[in-house]
Parts: sequence; C-alpha cells; structure tokens
Amino acid sequence: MRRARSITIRDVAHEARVSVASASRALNGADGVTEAMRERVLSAARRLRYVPHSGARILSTRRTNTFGVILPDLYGEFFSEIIRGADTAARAHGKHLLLSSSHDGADAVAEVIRSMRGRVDGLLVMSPHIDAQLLADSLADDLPMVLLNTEVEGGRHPCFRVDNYAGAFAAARHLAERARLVAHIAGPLNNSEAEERCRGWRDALGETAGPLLQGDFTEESGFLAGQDLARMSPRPDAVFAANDTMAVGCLAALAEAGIAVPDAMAVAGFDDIPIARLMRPSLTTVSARIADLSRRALERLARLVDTPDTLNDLLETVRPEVIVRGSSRVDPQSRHSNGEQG
Amino acid sequence: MRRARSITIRDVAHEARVSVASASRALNGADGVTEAMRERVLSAARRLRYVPHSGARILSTRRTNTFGVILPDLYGEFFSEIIRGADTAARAHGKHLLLSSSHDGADAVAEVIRSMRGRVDGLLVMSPHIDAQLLADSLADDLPMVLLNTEVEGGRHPCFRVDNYAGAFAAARHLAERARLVAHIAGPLNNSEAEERCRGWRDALGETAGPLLQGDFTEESGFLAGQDLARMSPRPDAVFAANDTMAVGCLAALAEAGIAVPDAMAVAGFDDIPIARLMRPSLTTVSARIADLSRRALERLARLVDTPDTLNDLLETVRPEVIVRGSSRVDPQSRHSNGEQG
DNA sequence: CTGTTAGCGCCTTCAC
DNA sequence: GTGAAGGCGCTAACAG
Repeated sequence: MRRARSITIRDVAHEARVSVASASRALNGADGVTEAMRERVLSAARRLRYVPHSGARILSTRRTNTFGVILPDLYGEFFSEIIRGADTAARAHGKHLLLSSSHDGADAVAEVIRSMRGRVDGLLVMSPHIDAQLLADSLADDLPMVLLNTEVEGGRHPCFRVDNYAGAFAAARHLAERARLVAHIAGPLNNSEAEERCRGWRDALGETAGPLLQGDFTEESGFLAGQDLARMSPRPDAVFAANDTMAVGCLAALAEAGIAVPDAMAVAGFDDIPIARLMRPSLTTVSARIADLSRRALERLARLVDTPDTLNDLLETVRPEVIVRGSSRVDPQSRHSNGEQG
Repeated sequence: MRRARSITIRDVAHEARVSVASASRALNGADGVTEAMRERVLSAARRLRYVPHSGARILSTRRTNTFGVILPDLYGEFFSEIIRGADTAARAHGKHLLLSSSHDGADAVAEVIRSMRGRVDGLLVMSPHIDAQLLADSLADDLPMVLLNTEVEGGRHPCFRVDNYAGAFAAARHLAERARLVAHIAGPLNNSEAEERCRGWRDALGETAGPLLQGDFTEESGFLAGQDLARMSPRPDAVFAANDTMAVGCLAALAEAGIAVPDAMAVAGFDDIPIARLMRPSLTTVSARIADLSRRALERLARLVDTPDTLNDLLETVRPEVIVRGSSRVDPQSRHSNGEQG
C-alpha cells in the first residue's frame, strides 16, 4: 500500500540520459528522433514502469480522450443498452467514458456538466426532463455536445432522437386492430418522452381511447397499473405501456389476477429491452434499436470533437418499429404461424 | 459551435480585481477571506460563467475525485447492477465514475489500468479471467485498488467476493432434493467464477451429477444447452446454469421443446438479476446482492483513498443465498402456498 | 487577510 | 536531431 512518489517523464529522461523534451518525443512516437534514442528512452521507461500522468497530459494538450455521458439513471436494461452502445463506439476510438447519472432535473444536469469541464472532450447528454430547455441556455458553448432524446428548441447541438410519437401511434394502432378498448400506462410527468408516447396513443385512438393510468417507468408502477386494470369494468382488452419495464410489471399483475394474455388482454410496451423477447408470453413492443442509436450519437460526438464542423444534419430521427410478439398476437401460434398465405 | 478560449481563474481574478490566489481561495470556500471579497469573486465568476478546469485542478491537487471501474463488459443486467451499486456509492461521495470494459484478458486489464493513471484516485477492478494473477504482478502499487470477484494470490488489495462455490453447492443440493439427475451449464473456460460454480455443483452431487454442458454466460449458449438437454436420454430432470442469463436462454429452449418447467425439468440460475423474478415461471437462483456488494466495494475504495490504512479486513466474502422460485418449486402454488403448517 | 512565487507533469515552440 | 525554457490552469506554501 506504500504510495511512493510516482515516476515522471523526468525520471525516464534522466535514466536514459536525455532531455525531457526528447523523452517526450520518443514516448509519443513523434518524428525527429534517432531510432537509437527512441529505443533508449523506451527501455528506460519500461525499466522504471513509467506510466504517463493523464492529468498532466490533459492540461498541456487540452485533450482528455474522454467523453462524458450523462443519463437520468444508470439502472436497468434500457440505460444499460445506451451505455453499451456508447462504450462500443468509445472503445473503437480508444476513448474513455465518464459516466454520470443526473437523476432528473435540468439543474442537476447543468451541475454535472459543469463538473465535467476539463475532464472530457465532449458530452453525450440525455435529459428527457421537460425543462431541458433551461439546460440549453445554461450550457457552456465551449464543449462539444450531442443530445439524445432530449428536446431543446435552440438546436445548436446535434440531436439523435427516437420518434416517440410515431412509435406509440403505431403500437396503439396495432392493438386497436384486435381490441375494443386500449388503455395506456403513462410514464412520469414532466418527461418529454412519456408525453410524446401518450400523445401518440391518444391520437391513434381518438375518442375510443381507453383509460389512462399514471405510471413512472418503473416496474412497480406497471404492476400497480396492472392491478387497477384487472379491477376495471368495463375492462380494457388491451394496454399500451409507455415502456417495457412497466409492461413487464403489468404482465405480472395480470398473471396474478388470472387474466390471460393476449386472449383477455393484449399488452404492448416500448423500447424493446432484451428481456421483452424473453417474457412468457413474449412482449410486443416498439423497437428503436437504442444501443445502435447511442453508438451513432457517440460517433457523431467524436467527429464533432475532431472537427468542430458545419451545422448540418443537426437532427437525426429514428422511426421506431412495432415488433409483434406473443403478448398481442391475434392467433397465438395456431398451427404453423409461418405460413402467412391468406 | 465557436470554441472560444475558455475563461480561467485569472480572468475571474482580474474581473474581481484581486489576485489569483485570493480568487482560488474564495472559489474553494477556504477560510481566511473577507466576506466582501468572496462575494466579489463569486459574482465575477458568475458573470463570466466561470467553470474550473478539472484537469488543472487534478494536476495541482493530485486528486481527481474520480474512481475507475473496470469490468469485463458493460452489457447486460449483471454488470448493470454492479454499475448501479458503484454509482450509488460514488454519488454519495460526490465522485465521478470512469468506466471501462476490458473484454477479458489480464493484459487488456493491465492496459486499461495504465491508461487510468492520473485520471482516477482509485480503481475498482473485476477481472474473473483466470490469469488475473498476472494482473496482480503487473499492477502499479501506487494506485489504491479494490478487487471484486477477482482471484489473486498476493492479497495486497482488499477484495470483495461472492462465495461462488458455496452458492453453487447450495443450489445443486436444492435441485437434487427434487430431481434424480441434475445437469450443469457451465460458464466460459478460464473464468474463475464459472469454475467455482462448476466445482460447487459437482461436489454437491458427487457421482450422481448429471451431464456437463459448456456455455459462456450468454443467453444464446444457454439456449443451445437447453436444446441439447431436451434431446438427451435419459434426460436430466433438473439443470443448474452457472448464471441467470444462460438459465433464461435455457428456459426458452425448454419451452420451445415443450418440456414443462418445473414438472419435467427444474431449473436454477445464479446472480438473481432483476429479470429472474419476472420470468414465467420465475427463476430459482442464487442471490449475492451484487449491487450491494459493488456499492460496499466502492465505499471501501473511498476509505482506502482517504486513508491508505491498515491491511486488515482484506477479504470480504458474501455467502449467497438460494432463492427458490417457480422454476424449481416442488408443488407450484398448489392451493394457498402460504400455509406452511405441516 | 492578501498577494507573490513556485511548482504539479507534460508538451511544444524555439534556439542550437 | 537535440536541449532549454515557457506555459497549460490551478493550488499551496510563503511573505507581507
């Protein structure tokens, strides 16, 4: 546990009997160095187990080789997917990822962003909280930034977003094809994604929209909503949850209440988290390939950092796709469901 | 996108008409500063939208306020849980988290660790790869470090681990109570956790252990194993998967093959990832409360950084617990299963 | 209480 | 090709 003074480039230079400048050049593979000297420096470094101090390098190069990722939370499959996508891209570029959860609230995000100055080259920010607008204003412009599913008017930063409205609209329509009354379990208030999805559901169904249950994206809230649903009369025969996590909770409640899915009640979620496919019945959902989205967002950020370029392609919208699975299949694997010839 | 020269403490000092030192003191809430001056500096900082440059601060304070977390992968519920625990602790201490996946291999880990010098105050490392030993040797001692489920002989670093052997042993025993032949789906080769779990299974059953199927902790490998299992004759009537993810895949394969769980085959996994509870049937598993473990490991790391203290409590082992659920219940919710009066 | 000075470890002109 | 010197932004002695 002894924490000795760590060895610096000076030590290496001394050991190799060259100047610090030359050592630096050799270490960084800069040209203008004799092969002999380079070898001497490198071997000295090896002998001393020299490891460059990133803090110092950051200060002098003004490069951190790190991207900050700010998410509302780090918990659960959804954010795990986002992290995975970002990580994939970061690795590909040899960059680090500085992670932070903001737990909602634009001021919290602003604070986190502040604390990241000087330790990241750029930011990937997801802040679905409705007052993200405040955010935009309080942002320093001196840090490249890419937004993810974050509604901001000013539009100075590239933004990758899922068309939540269209996805929800399609899902609701799908359910309406087989059901008379389609309920909705909404996400948290003041969340722009939740709002868009709710709006999509409502617009898709018009007057025939079923009851609206308030949730908060957690599984538990989905469970409670499922219990409410089970007690209703007339009972809706379909429900669209604003995310998969709530849909999963809802399924559990329905199973407990002895309500058959999809026969007595069809269920659909949103996000296509990995577990959706694995539920029994498997969960119909709306997929936006979120890991892919975050990967591309980080790629974009990397480009932005390298070349603070033109303002084009500021907004990229992904049109999600309904994935029909067991929880809403009209005729659940009757005979060979492959033969779609009529 | 203009990236102006960012404003430094010098600008603030100038604006407030004080020296840089005083500005620094005022900004950092150090005492020995007139209230008037502090106010002047703070307001200047606000006016200029000054944000301190962490890189510089790191260099001069030799403190990064960041912990590095090195995991084999960032993907899936298991690692998501670990991240969550670490994040919880980090937030509580106002620290950042620098995340990195190493994708196995001790040399990869060593490389990642190298690259983290000067940007973290300490490291939380999980490297179940069997040659973690190499790791231990190549480690610089000048960075506080806490290990997670990582087998290293030298024992110079605090280590938090799950007793994989005991957990697997107990799970296998549990299955053996209701089954004649208990198969095992193993994790990847050269993974110490997988090995321990396999050993626990074998020792629990002795000669009566069923077939051993090779997996790699992925859901797909569990699925394939499940298919194999379905074809076997004599067919095992229970299977213990080395992690939940594979168990989930296995369940899917069994369902597809029309094998009833738990009646025709009991299934158990390991880790108690969130989804385990949500499967139908819900998945019997071994829980080590992994999020809690990583949280505590990070707490320990924080203490270690603050006080490079004594070497005691170097190893903390969690004895995991079998959680019996539907996939292995002898009498699946017959009548009111609460009344355990006989 | 405040300002001056000297680094933190590294990179990068600029002379030689 | 190589070395000396200055500076990145900030903090931490030390004087005043």
